[in-house]
Amino acid sequence: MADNKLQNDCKKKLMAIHDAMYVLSGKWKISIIASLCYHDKRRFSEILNDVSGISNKMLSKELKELEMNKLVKRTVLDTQPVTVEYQLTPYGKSLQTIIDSLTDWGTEHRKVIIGK
Amino acid sequence: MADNKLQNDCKKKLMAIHDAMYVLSGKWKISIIASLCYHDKRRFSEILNDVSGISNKMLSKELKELEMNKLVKRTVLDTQPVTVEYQLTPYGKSLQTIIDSLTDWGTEHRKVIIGK
DNA sequence: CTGGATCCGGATTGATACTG
DNA sequence: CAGTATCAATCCGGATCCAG
Repeated sequence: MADNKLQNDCKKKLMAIHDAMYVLSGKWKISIIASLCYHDKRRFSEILNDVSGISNKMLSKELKELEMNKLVKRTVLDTQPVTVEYQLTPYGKSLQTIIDSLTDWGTEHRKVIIGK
Repeated sequence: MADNKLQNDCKKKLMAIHDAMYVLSGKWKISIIASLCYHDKRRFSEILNDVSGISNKMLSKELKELEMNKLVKRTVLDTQPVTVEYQLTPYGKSLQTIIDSLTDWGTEHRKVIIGK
């Protein structure tokens, strides 16, 4: 019985991971969200600089997907030339914990790599 | 000055994210790690079941990469027929925090989706 | 039978050029 | 500046094949 309950917990957790990975799927999504996590408002070209290695095509595509999933809000400013601002929605901000733990791990991980 | 410091912090954090994403890159890696996080020892075919949607080809490939990055340990058991066990290394276990926060978020996220 | 490699077609991505 | 368009490279899924 207890075994069964434990197994069910595992399954539920793995399903939760699956759900989370669904919206976060895509090579760059987490990095994009991190950029917006640490900058509040960010323009297209700024994110392009933040996320090292990404191409404008992929940035455009993944931002669009994040917008569809209501994690990111896109605002066109009426300037000349046009500027566009991206920011996390409140819902998107709920990912902050994940980003923080990734940042912490990455910082440690870097030490390990460099230590070699 | 203070502005400069803040900017540097952001850059460092984004670099940390970049480093973390490097080892976690690949469509399935996080789900695989989650499976091993919640099961301690797990066989190839069991992980195949845990990670819904993955093909044996990709599982094989990504496990190999995780092994190369020292996150996962592979053990061949001398049984008939051969069975292979995978488990997280202590280093791999340091990802637990990340997996947990993803699980928590995924659980909430699921509620939001179903609520619609 | 289990763990995994191989081959192929279709989908995703990268590099670069181009547009409003 | 903020994206599209295009073509090449690469990655991925499915089926199949193979060794122990």
